[in-house]
Amino acid sequence: MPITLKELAAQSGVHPSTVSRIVNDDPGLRVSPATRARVKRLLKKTGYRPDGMARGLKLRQSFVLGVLVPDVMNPLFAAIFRGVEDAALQKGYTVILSSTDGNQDREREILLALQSRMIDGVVVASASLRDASVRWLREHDIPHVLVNRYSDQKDYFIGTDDRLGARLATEHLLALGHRRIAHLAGPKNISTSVNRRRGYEDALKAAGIEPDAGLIVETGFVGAGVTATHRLLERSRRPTAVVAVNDVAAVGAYDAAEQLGLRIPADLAVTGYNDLPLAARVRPMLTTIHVPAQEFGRAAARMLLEQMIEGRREPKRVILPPELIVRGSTDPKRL
Amino acid sequence: MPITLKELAAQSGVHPSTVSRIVNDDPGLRVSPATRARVKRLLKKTGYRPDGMARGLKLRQSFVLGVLVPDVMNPLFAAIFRGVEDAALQKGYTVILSSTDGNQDREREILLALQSRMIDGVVVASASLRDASVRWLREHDIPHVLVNRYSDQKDYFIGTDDRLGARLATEHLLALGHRRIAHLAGPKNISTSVNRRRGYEDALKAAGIEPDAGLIVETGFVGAGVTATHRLLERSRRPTAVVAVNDVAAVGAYDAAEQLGLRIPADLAVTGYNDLPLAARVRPMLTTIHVPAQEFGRAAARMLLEQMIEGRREPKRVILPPELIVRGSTDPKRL
DNA sequence: ATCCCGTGCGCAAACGTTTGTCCACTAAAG
DNA sequence: CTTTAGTGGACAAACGTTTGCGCACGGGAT
Repeated sequence: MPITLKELAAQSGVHPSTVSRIVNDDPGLRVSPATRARVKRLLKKTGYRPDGMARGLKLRQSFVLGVLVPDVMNPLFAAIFRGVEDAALQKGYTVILSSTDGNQDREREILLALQSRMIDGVVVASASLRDASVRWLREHDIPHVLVNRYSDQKDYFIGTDDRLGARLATEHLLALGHRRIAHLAGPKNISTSVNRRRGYEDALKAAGIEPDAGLIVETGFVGAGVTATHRLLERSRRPTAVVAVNDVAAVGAYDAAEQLGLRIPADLAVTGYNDLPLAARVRPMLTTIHVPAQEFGRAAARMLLEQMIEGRREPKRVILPPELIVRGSTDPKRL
Repeated sequence: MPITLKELAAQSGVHPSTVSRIVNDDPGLRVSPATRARVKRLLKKTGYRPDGMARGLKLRQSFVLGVLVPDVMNPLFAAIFRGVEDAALQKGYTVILSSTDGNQDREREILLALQSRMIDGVVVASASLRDASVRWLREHDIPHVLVNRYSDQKDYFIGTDDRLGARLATEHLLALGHRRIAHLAGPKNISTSVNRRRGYEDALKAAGIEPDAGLIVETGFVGAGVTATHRLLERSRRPTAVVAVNDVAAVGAYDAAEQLGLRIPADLAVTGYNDLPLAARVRPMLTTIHVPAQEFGRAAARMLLEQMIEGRREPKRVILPPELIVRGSTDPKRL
């Protein structure tokens, strides 16, 4: 039972509309300094805060943003969310977080709920290629920014150059003398995994090595990648190195190597992607590509807010250069 | 520009109130089957969803829950949130997530924002002892459930028996023959850390060992615990085992041991608490107490919803028994 | 004394729902 | 042929804001 504008008006002897204008510092309001001071004093005393529902109904906005992630329990997405939250809080927005689990039905349900709650904008970290939800956001003119993964080139986006990142990792392995380099690939309907696969192939071709389809094996994005690695390591001429689509798959490779009695990096070198805190916790520490996830979240929120005030225009796409972090999983000297 | 009740009424030739009653399946409504069918058909066709703001304004509830955590980037809290989210989504609620960072000011700001947004209830995973925010929630009669940590005994709560959990871990070390057992303690204003410290002391006393204040050193809860462990290991007669207040502190101990050239568990045995995914990723794997974080979140959401419909009553407190997971960080046979 | 203008604020509608009440009509009962 | 009881829905107020407009009052200029 918080206090309302009407009660404040009664207590200070002015009309509710006047209180409203004072609360919102309406520049078009002419009011005597005395009245203004009296009302302001009452505002402090009562700790009045406008009712968000009523305000939202009238203004047609909620000051709430939505964030869509595949799963918050993945540290990458937790960090992205955290970035969004920080930037949003600063601007007076709060944030609804929803895990889609890659489930289309769940995703639709979430979007409808967000829409009926008059979300002001959405940060999407769960986009797949030609994503139906993203299309839906476009069709309904709901401001949105894609992070890390994109759907096509038509939306606001922030991410790193995945193709280049995977290429850097692969070139690093080539420079260490590896020739049979495998790839733990991600799903084909996600921009990051197709780009990283391309980068891997780019590097091989540039070194005069024809990519061997037998050395590329697909793993669930979040799946441990351990069975996938097993398949890889059981072939006759097994690879000496593996470029994993992300850190989680890479530690899956660690497990497989452990089970087969292979030493990292001596028998098998491994690279990951994302540079999760996990990457520095495993032994040997994981060579990986750094992705500034929290900064992505912050930037995405800023782009979203910017888009909301400026209105629709040419979608802005921010692509950051990737950074290779060399650790012991590839370089024996860093053990 | 979603469709409104008024437009639907115009299109189907009835009054808005009638459409509203049909949408909500008002049992007190008498309407001809023909009219009902006609309106329902229109509802399907247009995909009508009531405006959350207007609905919230009238009904004085938002169908939004809040979750307060210290930091989502900590996997424990990500899992708790995920549980809340799942249970809430099932019941048609969406969830606002806020990281408090242990910052009182930020926390107040968040609570005020939540209040003005007419949150229906709050799950608090960030409670400290005698927590001001929790008191605030009580004073404002906002339904809330505390998870994992509590403020005092006056709120709905779900958690494990931390005292018993720490006692189990310590007894496990005693059974392995350890006599000089140290404790990496958490902050004194958090229920989990004071209870775990008590459990540690309980076990020692029961074994006839007087707890040595010199073997108890405090670490930031999220702080790596590496410097704290250093202090511990630099004493003349150093401990042979350490009971850490949580898994993160425990891996801090791993780092310290590594830097000093000590082997785990031969030179130093380590136990953690929480059983984060991390615990099974480090080498050797970490002996720890399992905390079903996601299940906590689900249960908390259910308790919250239950409380919201039943109204205030005697606060319910659910305390689960802890479960010790023995791994290689204490037991050489499990290496 | 009248006109004009500036100051200081009040009035009322509107946002999209929900819900208590009331009314018109029809058919059966007296 | 009038009353009664039920059926099928309409009416309007209310939730707490925001905002375009208008009005009364007072003082200076004419």
